[in-house]
Amino acid sequence: MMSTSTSWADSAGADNPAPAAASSGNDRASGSSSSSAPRPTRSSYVPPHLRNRPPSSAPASADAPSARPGPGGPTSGSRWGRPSRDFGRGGGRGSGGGWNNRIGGWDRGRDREVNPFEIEDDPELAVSGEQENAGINFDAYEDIPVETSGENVPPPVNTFAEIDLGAALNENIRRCKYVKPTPIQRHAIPISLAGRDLMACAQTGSGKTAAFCFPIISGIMKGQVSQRQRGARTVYPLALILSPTRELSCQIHEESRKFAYQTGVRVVVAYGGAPIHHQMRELERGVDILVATPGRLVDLFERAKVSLQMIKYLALDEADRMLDMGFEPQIRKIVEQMDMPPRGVRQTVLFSATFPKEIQRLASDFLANYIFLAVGRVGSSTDLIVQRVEFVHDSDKRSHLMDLLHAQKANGANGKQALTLVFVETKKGADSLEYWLCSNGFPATTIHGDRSQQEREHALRSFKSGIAPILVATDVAARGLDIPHVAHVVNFDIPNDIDDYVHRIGRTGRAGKTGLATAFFNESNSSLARSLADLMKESNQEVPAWLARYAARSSYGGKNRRSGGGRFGGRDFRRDASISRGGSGANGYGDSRGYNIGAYGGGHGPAMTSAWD
DNA sequence: AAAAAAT
Repeated sequence: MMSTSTSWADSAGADNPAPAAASSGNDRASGSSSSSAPRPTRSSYVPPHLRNRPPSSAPASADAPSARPGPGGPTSGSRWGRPSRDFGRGGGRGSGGGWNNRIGGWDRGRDREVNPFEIEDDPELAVSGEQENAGINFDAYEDIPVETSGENVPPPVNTFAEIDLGAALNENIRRCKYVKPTPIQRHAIPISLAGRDLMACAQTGSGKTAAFCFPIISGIMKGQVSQRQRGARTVYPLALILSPTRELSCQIHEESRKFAYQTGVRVVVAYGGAPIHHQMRELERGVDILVATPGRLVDLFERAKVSLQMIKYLALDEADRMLDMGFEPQIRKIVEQMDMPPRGVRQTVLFSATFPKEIQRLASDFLANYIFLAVGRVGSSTDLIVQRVEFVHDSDKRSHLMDLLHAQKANGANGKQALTLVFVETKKGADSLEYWLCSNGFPATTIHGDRSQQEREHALRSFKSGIAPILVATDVAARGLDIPHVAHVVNFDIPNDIDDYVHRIGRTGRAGKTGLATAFFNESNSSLARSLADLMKESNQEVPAWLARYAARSSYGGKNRRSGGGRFGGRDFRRDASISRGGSGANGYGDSRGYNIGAYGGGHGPAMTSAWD
C-alpha cells in the first residue's frame, strides 16, 4: 500500500494503479483480492448473480478499521479498539430479593449461552454498532426538549440505580458501559415499568432499543415462570418485538441478547430470507422474547409454531413505518386477528423517530390509555448533521456523486476511508449505480430487497468493516440501522416523504458525532421543497436561496408536511384532536396538564399552524 | 411509483 494519504479515491481516476482497497469494490472481492495486483478495477466487477459467495475467511487486513485513529477523540477510539474486558465469563447473575431467579426456565440453554460481549470483541463477528451510549456527550442532555402527555405520567429517573431492574440486568448495563440513562431511557423506562402503554418519539441511536428492552427483560424476570415445555410443538413467547426490516430485527436481537445475558431470559429472532428450520429449532429451545419481522411471524403462527396467547409485552420499533399503508394490514392481523391478548391486557409500546398524525390515530387502536412521549436528541436534534442540498439534474447525478466522493478523501479521514451511504429510490437504480461506481474504481456494494438475505448481510458487513466504504441502498437501510462511522449520507434520489429523509440522514451524526448529508435536488423533487426547507430551518441549516424559491412556489399539502412540527419526532395527536374536535381518541386521552414542553419552544411558527388543521 | 415483508 502506498502512503496513507493515498486513499482509494486517488485511484479512481486513471492515473494511479489501484491500491488494495480499490480492487475490493464489490462483495466478492471483499477479502480475497485485498492483496491482488494493481489493475484496473473495471475488470473486478462481479455481476449480482455471481456475488452470492460466502465471505472470504481472509484475516482482517491493514484496511480493517481497527487501525483508524478516530477523528472524534477518545470516545471514537474506543469504538474500534478492543474493549477492555473487565468481566469474567461467568459474571455474577445475582438474584436479589423479590426476584424470580427463573431457575428451571431455560436452564439447559443458559449453560450454552454464548457470551454476546465476547462475540462482539471479534471484529469479524461484530455485527451491531456497539457501545451506542459510550460516545454520547451526556452533558448535552440537560437541554434536551421533552414532551409528555397522558394521564399520570410517571416522573423520569436520572440514574439506572434509581430503578430496580435487577442485579443481572444491572450487570449487563455495566458491561455495555452505559453510565447513565439517555433521555429516552430516563423517561420511557419508568413509564413502561409502571405498566403503561407508550407512544414514544426518539431518534435512533439515542438508546431506544434499551429503552424498550430493559422493562421487558426486567418484567419477565420478575414475573411468574410459567412452566413451558421445551421441545413442545408450539412455543409461547411473553414478549414480541416487531420491526420493518430483517436487518433491523437482527440488530435488535444482537443488542437485546446483551441486555438479557445470564438473566435467564431467552431472546430469539425470526425473519424471512433465512432458513426457517433453524429458527424453529431456536424457538423450541425456549423463547421469552421473540424479535421478528411480520411475514415470518405470520408464517410461524400459521404453522402453529408460535402462539401469542402469553404475550405480555408488545413493542413496535419504527412504529410509524409498521403502520403505514404497506404494512398496516399485516400488523393488524398479528395484533388483532391472531391470538394475542387485547390491548389493556398486554402492554404495548410504540417507538419511532417520526410519528405522523394520521399514523398516531391508527396506532391508538393498539393502545390503552397511553402516554405520549417525545424526546429530542443529544446535541439538540439534527444540529449535528450538516445538511446540504444541491441542484443536480438527473443526468449529472453520477458525475456529481463522483466529485463528492473525491472531495471526501480531502476531508481527511486520517488515511482511512470514511463511510458513505448513498440512498437511491429503486432497487434497479441501486444495482445500476453500484455497477457504475465499481466500474469506475469506487469500492461500493449495495443493499436492497432484490438481493438475497446472504447478500444483504454481506453487503452490510463489508460496509461496516470498511471493505466497501460506499453502500448504495434503497430505503431498506433508511431506518434504525446503527452503522458507526457513516460520515456522509448522500440522497442521490430525494425520497418522496420528508420523514424518510429524516430517517435516512439519521444514519450519520449518531451518538454525538457530527455527520454530513447531501441531497441532489431537481425539478422532480419540487413537491418536497417546502418541507425540506422547513426541516432545514428547524435544524439551523442554511437554506439555499433557490430552494427557498421552490419552497415558496410549492403548496404545502399532502403527506409531505412535517408530522410533528419542531425539530424532533412529533407531538401527541390527541392534543390537536381535543382542540379541533372537542373529543378524545378512541381510548381516553390525557388532558393538557400532563403536557410538558420543556425547553422545546418556538419550534413551530405561525406557518406551521396550517399543518395542524 | 417504489420499497418492504413469507415461500
